Amino acid sequence: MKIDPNATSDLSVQIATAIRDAIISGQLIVDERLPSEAELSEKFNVSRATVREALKRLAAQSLIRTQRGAFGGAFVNRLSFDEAHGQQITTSTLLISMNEVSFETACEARYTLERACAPLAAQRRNPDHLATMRAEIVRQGQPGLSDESFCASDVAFHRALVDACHNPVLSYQLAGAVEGMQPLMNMITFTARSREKIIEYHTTIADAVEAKDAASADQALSDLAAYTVTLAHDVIAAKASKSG
Amino acid sequence: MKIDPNATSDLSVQIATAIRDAIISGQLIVDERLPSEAELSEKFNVSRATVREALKRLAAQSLIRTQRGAFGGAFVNRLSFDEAHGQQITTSTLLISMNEVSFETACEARYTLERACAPLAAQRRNPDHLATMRAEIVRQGQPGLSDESFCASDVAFHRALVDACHNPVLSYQLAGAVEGMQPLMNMITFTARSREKIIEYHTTIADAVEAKDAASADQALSDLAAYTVTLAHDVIAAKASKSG
DNA sequence: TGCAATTTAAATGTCAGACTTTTAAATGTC
DNA sequence: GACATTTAAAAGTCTGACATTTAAATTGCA
Repeated sequence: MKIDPNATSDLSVQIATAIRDAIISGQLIVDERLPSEAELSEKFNVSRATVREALKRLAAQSLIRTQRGAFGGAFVNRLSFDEAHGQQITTSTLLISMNEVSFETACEARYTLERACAPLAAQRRNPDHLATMRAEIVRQGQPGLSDESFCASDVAFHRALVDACHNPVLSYQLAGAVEGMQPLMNMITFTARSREKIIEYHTTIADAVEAKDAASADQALSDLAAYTVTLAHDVIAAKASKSG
Repeated sequence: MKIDPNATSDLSVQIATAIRDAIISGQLIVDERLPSEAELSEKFNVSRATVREALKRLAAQSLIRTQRGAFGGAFVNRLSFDEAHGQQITTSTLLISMNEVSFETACEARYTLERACAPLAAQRRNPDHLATMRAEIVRQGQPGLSDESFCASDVAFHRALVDACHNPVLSYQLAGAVEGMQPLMNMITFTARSREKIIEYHTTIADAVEAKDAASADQALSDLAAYTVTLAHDVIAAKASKSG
């Protein structure tokens, strides 16, 4: 783990890269303690401040965690599914919000991937997931529910559907597609009529999953996707006519 | 954008969080310049070193970029698809390598998602993507190709398939599923016989996509998934009998 | 002896101030 | 007007000190 004296990038970047590579390649294993900041600064021939900046970079990516006090230090962090899930959502959300992605494109990606889960979910769903889906459907029907809460419940419903596949890697991958869409969805004001229709689709999906009927679940998801795009169009058109 | 004096976490974390929230909520827009480090340290009442650690955390997540020199500073970064793509692959790779994910689970997630792309790819593929797929198939047949190169070509083939959907969000989402698998795949030693079979599947997929035959593409992907799992089983069994 | 309180040492977290390097604008020169 | 030089602002780095946290080691007491 050495740094290149001829490299062009900043020292703290080089050091972070060197340590990151050591972690990814397996030279440093999970829960192993890195040398102390003082030792690292001596090893790389830089000041402690520079080492610290490098370590903060790695900490921001959940590659290491630090602990204060005696016998503390920086440890290689086991990236948990939860952490990865969270990072995935943040990145997807930012990507979509910063890149003028059309609602159709985002929606297509989301439902394309979600529909792929339908067969596995129908096959493997257990009572817990079904109960969660039903509970969220009930919540979505409550009068006086804010649009934000409706969207949050929508996300919870779809997350339960994905989790029903019992494949943590799949759940993680879908997080970005499903939950990263939430800010876009939050821009839509849902009328009573549209909520009713969405709840109908959700019910069809839950019924299909419960009956282990993958084809019906897929169809309902497909219909829901189409309906969501229509809704978004209407909202955008309404806003345009208002401002224009 | 203030920090809580009663908060428990470290100052640099609090400052990073405050700035991150401002970016995510839209208070700071893309390409906007943040105050200089000196100004931030005054504003938050901390030293410049602490501000720098906070900024390095944000830079590690590609939320900001920094530029030296006069009129330089920290700028809100537009998260590009390429950057997000890279982060996604790194995170997926680490997640899989650190969590004892079984080959089957990872493979299932990958092919489940990839199969979802087949219909769109078949419908929208253009000559460029077909050419890339064909070229990678040719490369995969070259004698003397290392296992690593074979795997890299495999990834390139599948990436072309995904990109054929012409949905950047989908391409980004699939990056983790497809390319994050590479280290696992690299552990497999491909015999001449197995390469031949994989190339057959790839050819079937390319033919189906070219013929806009989504069902055949889906079937071939499904077969390829099953075959890949079989191969992995054999390799693992061979290793076990060797060491046991 | 056994347990509780205290001390201690090692590590990260923070600060202050100086110096270095980079960069683009401003200025000067031909 | 084109090119060279100066300059100032900002990030990058270094040094050394002090604050805080934490777990182990030690001490004190029953």
